[in-house]
Amino acid sequence: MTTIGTPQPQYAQIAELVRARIADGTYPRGVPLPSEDRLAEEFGVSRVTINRAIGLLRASGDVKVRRGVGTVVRTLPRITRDVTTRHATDSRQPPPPSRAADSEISGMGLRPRTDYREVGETTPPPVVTRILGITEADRVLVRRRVHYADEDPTEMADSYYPLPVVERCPDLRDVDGGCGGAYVPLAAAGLTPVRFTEDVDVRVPTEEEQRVLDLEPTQVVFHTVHVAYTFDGDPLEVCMHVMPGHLWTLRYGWDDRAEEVPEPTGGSHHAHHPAR
Amino acid sequence: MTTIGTPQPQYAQIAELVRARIADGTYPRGVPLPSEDRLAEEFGVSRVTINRAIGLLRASGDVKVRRGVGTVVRTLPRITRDVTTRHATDSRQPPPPSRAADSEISGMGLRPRTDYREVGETTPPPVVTRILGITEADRVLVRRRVHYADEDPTEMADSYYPLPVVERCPDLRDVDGGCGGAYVPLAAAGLTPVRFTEDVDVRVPTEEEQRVLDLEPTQVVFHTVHVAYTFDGDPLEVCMHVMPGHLWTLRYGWDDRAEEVPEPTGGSHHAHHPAR
DNA sequence: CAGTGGTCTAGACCACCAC
DNA sequence: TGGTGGTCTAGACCACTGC
Repeated sequence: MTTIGTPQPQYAQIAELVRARIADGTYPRGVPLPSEDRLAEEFGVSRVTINRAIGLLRASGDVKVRRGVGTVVRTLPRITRDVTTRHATDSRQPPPPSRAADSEISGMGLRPRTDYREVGETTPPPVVTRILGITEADRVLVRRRVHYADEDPTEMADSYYPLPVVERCPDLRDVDGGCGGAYVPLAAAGLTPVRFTEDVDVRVPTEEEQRVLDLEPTQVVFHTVHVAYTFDGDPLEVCMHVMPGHLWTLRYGWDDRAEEVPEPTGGSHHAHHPAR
Repeated sequence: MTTIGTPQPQYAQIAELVRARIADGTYPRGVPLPSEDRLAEEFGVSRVTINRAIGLLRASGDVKVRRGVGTVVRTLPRITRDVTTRHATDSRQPPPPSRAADSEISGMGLRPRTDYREVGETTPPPVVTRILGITEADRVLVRRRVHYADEDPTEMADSYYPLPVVERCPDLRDVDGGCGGAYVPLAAAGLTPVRFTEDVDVRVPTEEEQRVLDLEPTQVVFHTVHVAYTFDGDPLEVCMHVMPGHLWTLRYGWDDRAEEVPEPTGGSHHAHHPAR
């Protein structure tokens, strides 16, 4: 890496070096790094410089500081959140993204878990109000939950439903009812979502998100706004997700062939998902 | 701001305060903030503390430092990159994401521009090799470009095409040919892409990306890997995008209604997502 | 040249944790 | 109690910009 003309500051070089040591196993996952004093001595710099280098690794999610204990290397690998439409998979109905991730988490030997923080009526945030086409004073049903892999929080998800929808699908008020798979009771109530949009942003976490997701102010989160519409174009659900950026890969897949070929009856296509 | 039980450090509080002043117009866009010395005096802290606070604002893209001049408030608002499938729009063919963004940039009164950095044969990175199902030694056509809004870089995009594809569509070798809209010549050559996948990550930029996209080490980028497949499931193109995270909103939209018609009954959803 | 931010240091005090 | 990281300071030197 002959960085001509771009002399990197010491803290950046040290961060890169430590990152390499993590990659090659010199600093194994789940184990604390040498203390900042020790590293300062090794590299012949002040502790402040080491602290700044570690700050970069914390921001990128490579390490996590445990107060009074040390700075340990992160263990969780990236999880894939698959939002492949059924056109691209030939399955009947794609599972909601969270559920797809659940099976991946299980596959990693971890236990996916969902905590419900709140299920009840509320006045939604402005974004939701706008999408649902309601007024500021209108109330909606909210289902707020947090997902975990073992004990590590992986995601916050808040779903909002207009009250007319809830009236036709009272199961939504049950804590056990939807569980992320709210599309099943909705479809059973004749409210099948058929069109979806999803906006993805990346931003710094709020204080609440830092607390709930165990993040630092310098780490970033994916923020998605997922909207499900009925055949008639009415919004059924607005779901906002907040996910630590270093934990996830968002996978989208779609298929524009449907209007070009006759419906495959019975026999399925050999269109398998591409290898990764 | 009654942050009970969570005393924020001074630099975080100052960052929040400055962010609020940007939002309310006290510090207008495009104008330098007061110097760090001045801010240190105003808040009664050392310059290092101010520097750290500003560091947070730089990481989130709220301000941008110009050497020797000062720290100016960012002017560019977020751009939406719309990847809505035609099922959701009923248009004949969705424009490629970059083109959709171009019109939005124009709408903001800015001039979209594309620089071609490289068009030619190369040995692709491992990710591309794997997706294309070729060997490490195989060569492909690469089209590397950088997009701008006026003079601000907004995106790096590298497209890779297998040589057999290029043989059937020689226009791809022309610098003017594809211009992000490579699907047109491909379709003309009988290579219509019909299925797509896109993986979205967020990560810190490489040194090259920092240089090209005018980013700092603490800012994050969206990294997407976009793959286009033919009807037969053969990969036509792998396109990797790198976008400053603070500049973009990625919008996905799709429509699952097409297969809904022949099966209106709410019968059991047996078929599940295919294993990966 | 003066003003800007970039970086680094030595030293200090604090909160937290394990023993 | 000793080790860990969190934060802050005063002071210093540097590179870059614009006058």
